[in-house]
Amino acid sequence: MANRTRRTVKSQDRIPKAVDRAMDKQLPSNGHIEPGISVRMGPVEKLDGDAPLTNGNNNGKRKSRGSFPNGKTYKDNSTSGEEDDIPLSKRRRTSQQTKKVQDSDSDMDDIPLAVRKPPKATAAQIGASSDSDTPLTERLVKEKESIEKAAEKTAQAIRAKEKAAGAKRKAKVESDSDDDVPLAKAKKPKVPIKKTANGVKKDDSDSDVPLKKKVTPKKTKVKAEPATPAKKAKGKAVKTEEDQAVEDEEEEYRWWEDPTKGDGTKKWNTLEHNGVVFPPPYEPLPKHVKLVYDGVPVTLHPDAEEVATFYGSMLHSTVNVENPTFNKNFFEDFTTYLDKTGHGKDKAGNTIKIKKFDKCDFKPIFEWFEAERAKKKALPAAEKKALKAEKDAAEAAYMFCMWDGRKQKVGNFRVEPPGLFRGRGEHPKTGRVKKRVAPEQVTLNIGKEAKAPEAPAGHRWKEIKHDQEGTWLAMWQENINGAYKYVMLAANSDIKGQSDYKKFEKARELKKHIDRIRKDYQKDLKSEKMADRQRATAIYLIDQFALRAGNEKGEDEADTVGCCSLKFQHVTLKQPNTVVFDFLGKDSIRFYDEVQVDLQVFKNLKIFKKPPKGEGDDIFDRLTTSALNKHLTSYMPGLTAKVFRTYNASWTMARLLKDMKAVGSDAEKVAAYNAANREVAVLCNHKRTVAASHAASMEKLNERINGIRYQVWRTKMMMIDIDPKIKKKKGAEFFERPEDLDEEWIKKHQEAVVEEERTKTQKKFEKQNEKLKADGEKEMPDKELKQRLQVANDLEKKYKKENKTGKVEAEGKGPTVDKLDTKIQTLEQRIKTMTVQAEDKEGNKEVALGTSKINYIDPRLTVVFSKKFNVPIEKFFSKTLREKFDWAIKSVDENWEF
DNA sequence: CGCTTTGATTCAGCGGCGGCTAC
DNA sequence: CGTAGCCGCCGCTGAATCAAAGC
Repeated sequence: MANRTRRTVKSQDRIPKAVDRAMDKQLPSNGHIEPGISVRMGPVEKLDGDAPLTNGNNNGKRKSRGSFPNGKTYKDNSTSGEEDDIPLSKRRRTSQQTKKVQDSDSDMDDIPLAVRKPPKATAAQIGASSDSDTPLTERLVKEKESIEKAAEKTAQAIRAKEKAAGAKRKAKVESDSDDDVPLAKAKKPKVPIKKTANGVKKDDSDSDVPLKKKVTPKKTKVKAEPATPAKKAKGKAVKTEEDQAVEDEEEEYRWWEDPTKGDGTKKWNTLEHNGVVFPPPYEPLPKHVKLVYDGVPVTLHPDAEEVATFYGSMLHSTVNVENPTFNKNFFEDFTTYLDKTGHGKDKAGNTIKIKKFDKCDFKPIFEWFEAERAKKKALPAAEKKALKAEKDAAEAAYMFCMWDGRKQKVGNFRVEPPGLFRGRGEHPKTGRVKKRVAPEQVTLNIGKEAKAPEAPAGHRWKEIKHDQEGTWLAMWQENINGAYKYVMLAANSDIKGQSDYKKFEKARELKKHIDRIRKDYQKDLKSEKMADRQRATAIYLIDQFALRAGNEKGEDEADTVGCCSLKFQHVTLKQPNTVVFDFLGKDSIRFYDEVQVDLQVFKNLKIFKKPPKGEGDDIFDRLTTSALNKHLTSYMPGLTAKVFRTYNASWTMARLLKDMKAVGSDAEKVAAYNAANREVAVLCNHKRTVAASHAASMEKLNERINGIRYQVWRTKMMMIDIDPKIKKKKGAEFFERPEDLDEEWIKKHQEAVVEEERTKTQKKFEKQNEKLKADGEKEMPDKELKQRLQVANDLEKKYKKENKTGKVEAEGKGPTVDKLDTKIQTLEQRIKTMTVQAEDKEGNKEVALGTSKINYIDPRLTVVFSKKFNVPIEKFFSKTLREKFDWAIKSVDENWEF
């Protein structure tokens, strides 16, 4: 399906008045308009840009996912100030609301930096970091919790930094009106590094080369220039350590607010760590386990055998093993290993040439791995524990590093093990062999004064760097895509926390500019200049629907898109103003949404899709992500498309939490919070594949509910058994059996209940006998079992009788109508709880809440909610999340606002 | 390049349940 | 004999880990 052909149909530079007018009349011949007009849509009168942001979903159920493209609508109805009466779930953002929030927040946006106290190092800490004689390992192990670190610099560094960033951006070529940059200027990189769209447009006549696909050879320029001013700034403001020691005692070091950290220039002064952990070396298969080729077991060189095990150990993974690309890529790579190491030998020592994938039988290898897996699983708990302890001890030295004298957790200190590359979606390279990484490929980044860890015996590192502008500890290049892999600190480290803080502060900063930005793009939606109009339209989509920027992608990557890279076929237009998005986004996750947009946006999209454009052509052929981001940066330093996602997500969450009423139990408050979380996740299109077990577990849950409903009915019947007059008193309706619980269902249900009772009895009997046997006592006779099974039999009989007579004998001792009434209440309550649970589960089956919680929702919102509603933060943040968001938990009171 | 964002996979711990024991 | 309380097992959920993909 993937249409990878890049065509060069390009929009005209200017939009002729005639075209504009024609579009106003909505000539059906243009731009792939679907005729179907939704009946529920009223006339749209407004063009003021306050289309809803969030999903006005009904009851939290999103029906528009997958193949049910309906239910989710973005009706552009009124924005009268009556929003307070609209139920939460139906609320949409309006520009008024935005404004309100902004105004009320304006006085609390930022504490002046000057007011904040810079941290200082304590004497103890100074001692620690300068103590380079003690081995790091030893110190790390003893190290309790080191204190604040030395801080330098000031807001100047930031400003210098931002200037630098500005210079970098300037380096990009882009002028919206410039169609004629000579092709020659667009140099191709020698190495296939990541492409950077630079906005150079190609000639109209050249229809084989994609419009946006130029790469700027900018590397050197970008790095060298900006570094200078930044460096200067940082050099001058270093505090003395004494100063710091003094201040430290006064108040806790609010490291996340320290502008010197994580701001682009020097990230650390001293850095000590122990390097990385390599995966264990390959252990050849035992002699009796071999790849079978054409019926013959073959002995492979260990290197080739290892590759064979990569495949052999994943035979259960049908998504891979049944994917032709995967198999083709794997076998191609496997063959090169075989060619290099010599092909296999049979028992007699004859060479067996492995030529056909279809003749390879990896089953024996698979089974061996399965057996090993099972063996490991069956290990006694104590042994498992010992094994784990051993591993932990071996890795302890790598788990932490010393960063400016503070002990910090390292994130991914394990070098990625070799295997088969999977990739996501239809990745062209799926199945390729991901090679084992040797120390010779690994570059370390570490303090100059620190003692670099030794490479494993017999090896050396590729390089030892002292790059204080990098936050990584180690790095290597991976062989599939040539991407760089970095070892960095864990999410709860100072450096990550600070960068997190800055991210959300940046999003909050956007509040101050959003009105102007929206006003501008509303205006530019009508610009005569095609480039401007496309840009405005793109920003509209990013702002309203939380699309990603959408960089161009290469032929050797999965074919996914974002806003700027949307293609003709990804957007369908339905009169008068409905837009249907259907494309694969990041990670090949489907983005499907049917929305209503401003008429001008609708019209623009129509123009952008105008013939001769067709399948495969860019909708935004005059726009690149860099041009877009460059434009955004002019509003606010550091503003890019991505910031809108953070802003919109947090803003949405803030609005939902703000309007929430503090009622009910903790559980109810948590449920309400989760519902808001879910709305944000839906906004960001964070999906997960429905678990294989979902349908079954749903079925089970529903059956349990029905079982209880059946009990309710039976209990009602018991009332009649006790007091026949009750039927009149309560009305016949009360005693009617729910329709869906028909006779067929009841029969089945009864059988299942009886059967369950039987197996339970049987199991218990067997277990007891086993025990008796083990104790050397006499086992119980089968007669005993029979007797016990009588309970089940009686139950069966009772049901039969009930079915026949239509009556239910009252159960329990001394049953009364009152007692039964109470029982029904209890049962009804359980049904209610379970029904909510079931709905929740169903609604959540394809929504991933975690991603937005971890990356998009300002954690301070959660902290405020927790404080305001008096629900422990533990109910919202797991231990790791609490650590990651330590800065947020410590920094706000319940009056803080996003 | 270097960092954040992302969903899948793997792992661990929690809660429910039945059984057993002590009273 | 009935019952409260504790223990161990099991299934499941949520947390941690992992590595790819995006900007």
